[in-house]
Amino acid sequence: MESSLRVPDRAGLECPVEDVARGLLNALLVVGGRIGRIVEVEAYGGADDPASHAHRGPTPRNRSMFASPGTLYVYRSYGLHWCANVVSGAVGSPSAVLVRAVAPVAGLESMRRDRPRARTDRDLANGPGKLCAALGITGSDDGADLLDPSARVRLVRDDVLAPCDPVVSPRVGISVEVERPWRFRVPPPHAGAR
DNA sequence: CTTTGGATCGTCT
DNA sequence: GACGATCCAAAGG
Repeated sequence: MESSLRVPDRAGLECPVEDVARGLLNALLVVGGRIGRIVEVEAYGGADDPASHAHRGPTPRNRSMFASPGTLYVYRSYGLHWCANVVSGAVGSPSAVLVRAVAPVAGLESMRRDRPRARTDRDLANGPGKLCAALGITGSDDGADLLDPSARVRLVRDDVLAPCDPVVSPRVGISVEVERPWRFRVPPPHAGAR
């Protein structure tokens, strides 16, 4: 019986961002009573990745990406949506994992209240901007330490492991490096039996 | 189910 | 001044 929630290892977040991204699948994002299980992510590198916000060095917006691994990087997208990233890489070689979708686990009532347009529970948090709205993550959470047990936004692990065989595809919504297969998704239920 | 186009404003050049 | 690491509604199959 495994009941204690494990915090991801900070040193583990210094692995190559592609591996960090795979490892974050099925981890939990906890914001107060709201909990979502991470089911889709994208990896973004540093100076070597033209699609990354860190590509051109630090700016006021992306400064959190240059902080310690385990930091939360929240930015505004298209002027109105918030998007959340888990910062990875050692200090000095920034990278981050964009959380693209979570499956609602707890706090569904609050999520529905903050996502009135979602028609189904599945629509609650199946997008980078949607999950921030559903969980209540905003720009004021930027720079928080996700591994701090007392933080408002936490990243924790339960006994559901990351899948061995995630669905891999190119990242979406970008205009450069469009071929790099750095999008990872938990396989749909039926694809597991094989 | 899929496709298409408009909204909207902070950020960086 | 241009461009988004997006979302949603509407319309068609």
